[in-house]
Order: sequence, then C-alpha cells, then structure tokens
Amino acid sequence: MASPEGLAFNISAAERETGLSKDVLRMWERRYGFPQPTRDANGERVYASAEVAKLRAMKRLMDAGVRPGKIIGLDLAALNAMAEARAPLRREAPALEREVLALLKAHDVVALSTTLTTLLVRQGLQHFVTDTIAPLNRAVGEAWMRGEVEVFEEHLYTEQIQVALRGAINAFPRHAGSPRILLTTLPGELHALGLLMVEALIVPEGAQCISLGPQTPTEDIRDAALAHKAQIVALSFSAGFPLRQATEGLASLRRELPPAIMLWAGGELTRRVRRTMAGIVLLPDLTSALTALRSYRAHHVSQAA
Amino acid sequence: MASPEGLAFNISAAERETGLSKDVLRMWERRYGFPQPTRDANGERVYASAEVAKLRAMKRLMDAGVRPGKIIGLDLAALNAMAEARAPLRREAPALEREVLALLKAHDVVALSTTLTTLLVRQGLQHFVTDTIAPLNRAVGEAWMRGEVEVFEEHLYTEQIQVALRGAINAFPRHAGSPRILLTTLPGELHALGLLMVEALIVPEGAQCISLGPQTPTEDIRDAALAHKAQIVALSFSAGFPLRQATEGLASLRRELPPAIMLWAGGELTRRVRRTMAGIVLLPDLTSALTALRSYRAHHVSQAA
DNA sequence: TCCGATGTTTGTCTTGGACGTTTGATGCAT
DNA sequence: ATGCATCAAACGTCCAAGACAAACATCGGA
Repeated sequence: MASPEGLAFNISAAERETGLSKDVLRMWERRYGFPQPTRDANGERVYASAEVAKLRAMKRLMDAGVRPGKIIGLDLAALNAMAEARAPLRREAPALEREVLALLKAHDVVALSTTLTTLLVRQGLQHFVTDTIAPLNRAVGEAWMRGEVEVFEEHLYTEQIQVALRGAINAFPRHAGSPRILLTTLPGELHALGLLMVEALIVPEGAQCISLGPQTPTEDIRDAALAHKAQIVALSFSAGFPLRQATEGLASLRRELPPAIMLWAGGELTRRVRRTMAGIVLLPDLTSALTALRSYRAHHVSQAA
Repeated sequence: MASPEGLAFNISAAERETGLSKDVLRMWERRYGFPQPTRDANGERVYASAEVAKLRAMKRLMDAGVRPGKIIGLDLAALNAMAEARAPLRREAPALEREVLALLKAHDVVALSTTLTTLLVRQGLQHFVTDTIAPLNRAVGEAWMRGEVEVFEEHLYTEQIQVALRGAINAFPRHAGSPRILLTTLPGELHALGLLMVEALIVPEGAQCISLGPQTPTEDIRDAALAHKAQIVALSFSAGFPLRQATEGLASLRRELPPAIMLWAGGELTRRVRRTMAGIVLLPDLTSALTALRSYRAHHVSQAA
C-alpha cells in the first residue's frame, strides 16, 4: 500500500520523512550525487518517493553503525539485503513473533491486546519485558525495514505495548522504595518505550521510579535529581540518536550532577559506544540494567550495614 | 533554581531549547540585531542563557499569535507582563490549581497522584477532563511561562496526568463501539496529551478509539483509516505547531481520504485558524468534540433508521 | 596484540542572497 | 459603519559554496 507512484516531497518533508537534516540532504547531493531531487518552478528541491525510500533505508543502516559512503551507491534492494544480512542470526522466527506480526497485519487490536495481556500474566512483568517485548520490538523493527509492516501498524504496536506496560506498572504501589531512580531521555530523544521497559523491569524489584517522560534538558535533570533526592539517574538512547549529542549530554550531565548520584545510560545506542566514560554506567541490554540495580543494592546495603 | 549564571548554548542547543529553527535564529540576528550571541574560538555562535530565556518567552507569545516584530524589542520582564495580560481573564486562581501547583513544587508525586485519582473518581472521567485537567493544563502552562515552574516539574505533571488518564481509559472495554475514531497527530506534532484527553472524553460515550500515538505521516493515516474502517479521523494540534504545516497536512489528508470519512481537527492551534476548510471540522475546545460526536451519532442513527 | 600517528570521511556551522506567503493597513464601494 | 479588494511591509524558508573539527579507518611500531 506504500504508493510507489510519484509522491513529491520538498526538503522539509524529506527531512521529516527520513530523519536526515536538510544540511545532510544537501551535502550528500553535493558530495555523492545522491539524492538527486528535481526542482520545482521556484528552483526548490523536489524529492521522489523512491529517493525518500532509499534514504530511509540508508538511515536505518547508519543507525546500526554503517557509514554512508559504504552504501550510498547501493540500490534499495541491496540495502534491504544488507539489513537482512546484518540482522542478528535469528533462529527461525519464533512462533510468537509470527503470531503478533499476523495480528498486526490483520489490524486486530482486540486480539493483539488480549495476547499481550495473557503473556504478561503468564510470564510475570519482568520476563514479559525481557523475553517477549524485547524480541518482539526487534522483530517488528526488522519487518518494518523489510517493508512488511506499515508505519501506522508499527505505531499501533507501540501504543499497545505502552498500554500493557503502563497497566502492569500501575499495579505496583508507587510510594516509597529504594533506591530512587530518575528516568528520562535527553532533548531530541523521543523514544519513550525504552523508559517504560526499564521502569517495568525495576519497579517489581521494589525500587522507586520517577519518570519524567522524554526530552528533559540536562539542567532540569540535575534539578530534578536533587529535588527528588534520587540516587540514580537513568537515561535511554534509541539507535537513531546522534552519538555525539549523547556523549556530550552525558558528559555535561555528569559534570553537573553530584558525584554521589550515579548516572546510567541504556538503550540501543549504547551498544555502539566504544570508549568507557568516567562516572557513567553503560547498560547495553535490559538484563545488565537488572544486574546493575542488584549490584547497587548489594553494595549499598553492605555499606550501610 | 534556573541558573542565571553564564550557561552557554551553541546554535543547535538554542534551537532545541527554544523551538526556533537555526534559520530563524540567524535571520533575527541579521534583521533585528537580536539575539546577539558571542562567538567561540571557532567563530560559531554562543547564546547566553538570558538570551535563550527571552527567546523562549517570545516563542510562547508567538504561539499565541503575536508577531515577532512587535516584541523583539521588549525585555524579559515586559514579555512576561504581556503574557500575563493576554492570559484569559482568570477568576482568582481556583483553590485546586493552587493546590496542584504547590504539590508540584513540593515534588510530592504520591500526593499529586492521589489528588488526581480522587478527583477522577469523584467527578467521573469526562468531567475530570473538561473541568479539572483542562484548566490545570492552562494553569501549569502559565506558571511555567512566568518561571514559577521548572521544566522537569512540568514534565512530571504531564506524566502523572497521562498515568491517570490511561488508567481510567483502560477501565472501559476496548472492543466494539461505534463510531470508530482514529486518533493521532501529524509528523512534527509531539504533543500526545491532547489525544489522550479526547480519548478519555470519547470512550465513555461508547465510541471506539484507535490511537496511533503521535506523528503519523498523512499517507499512513489514510491507510490506517481504511484498514480499521474508521468513520472519523481526529487530529490534535498544539499551539506551537506551524500553522502552515497544519493546514497543508489537513488539506492533503482530506484529499486522500474517502469523502465518507470525516476529518476532525482539534487542539489549541485550531483557535487561531481563520477561514473554514471544506470537509474539515474544527474543534477549538473539548466540549465541541463531544457535541460533534453526539451530533454525528444523531445524524447517523436517523440515517440508518 | 595493543597502541599511537596519519589520512579520510562526514556532519555541522558559516555568510549572504532571493523569493513566496502571510499580515495588516489603506482605500473604495455598499 | 461594514464589507471587500489592493498593496506594502513583515517574515520564514530555501539556496549555494565554503570551512573546519570530530569521528573513523588504516597503517606501522612497540
């Protein structure tokens, strides 16, 4: 249903659609000769939907760490093949993933919601997050990249996951608990699903989560940590977030935060981080968040005792 | 706690912080002589936090319809005074608003959550939204503009409102219901709270809401409407959304959508819209959404009968 | 095998110009 | 006085080409 015919995008629309800034779009055109938009009567760029599709595929690969020069010459099919090849060796698409994708394609909200809730109850919140949601996210993301899932279907999926997780989190008492963990993302990082997953993982452990939602300026993160007397500040970074902005923001936040307050960074992006940063704990996957929490508690208790 | 001392922003940070594009920041500097950032060793702009604060105040006023030329010469105090003056004649800050703001400033999440839940139960979901949430949103927004509320406090407020609303919405059965209403926002519009409020208003009426969350491309909105057999597509626009993008997006969506599917547009922005657009229902406030729904049903029933 | 130096790639910032669209005011007709 | 059309100013977005710093990869040496 992704109309292949000549839909036109101006540079602003192309930016929204691809996540690549206007500067980058113009620069690539200058340097590599791609994209090569036509011009309207006013001399302004007009991108064809085929170009936008290729740019989207490129962005997705770049978010996984590939450099543009390596792939700018490839066509859409080759890009998709490459993405497929890079996909972590998946053991024959588990039945659950296939089932959820089928429900998604059938637009059966009720069945999807029921399936998720059933799994949640059967597995318990923590295993639901690590064993079900995380692989599902990957499966849906990959299917989207292969063009098997529409954007609106992915939106619906995200929304349903959020509903399920929020409902489960609310079932726990929200007061008290230790340690107090402040959850948020830096400005520019919209992806709030990671926050919710961490919260779902941590709340059953008896810790207290204070979630600010996405996009809190660093200055305000510091103020919030102090105001709420948090022992830990945890940030989440999705794959598409600019690496530089992330390290810059983390460093600046670490500088402003009292040394006693720990700073945790998690999410897809943190898998691509090379060097370790002083005073910042990297959590490349969900289980490491749990172990970090437990180790903190062990340490903290022994210290207090 | 908003540090008045010399925090530095590069143009990227200033853009994130103020919501004004780099192009606009540079253009204002060229045309009006404000802002007047200093330069770093590399010749790049460095904005002082005072400038950023004034820019933020300007943006807020502009979102309310004021033109930049009128206010670019004013200082921060004058801007705040102007915002205060423009604030819809408020009848001596109701006790509830003062109470919630106090809880927010005290960072008492538990009490805030309890207060909201109590009100929700006492008033019922619909009255809770129209009589409590809506005025509270305005009060918090105005307090934020006056500098009485920190960004992180506002984030926490939004998060708590979302928790309360989602919890209440989930209490209703999610299946069946008529009409089917597709809820989302256009790309670039992040504000999802409006969606949630509309959903909370509509679900008790027995209609079925399919929420895609924020930022769905128009093409996908059309596909989703068809896939879910929605009778109505409802979009939400916050005050800060570019008016032109909104009308353009609405017109384009109207063109692509089958005529039988209604297109509703709500949110702060729609109060500033002058001319009426063919085939698009403007809902400048929450109650108009309810009346629109009821009128749709009356019409639809009489048609079917 | 690990580390450091060197060259290449890549994104972001810069200036200054141009144009289209919206806004608000003025003048004219009803 | 109210409504409508015209016009000029205000304003935002786009364009081009250049510059530079940071990230990365590659190679050589310890």
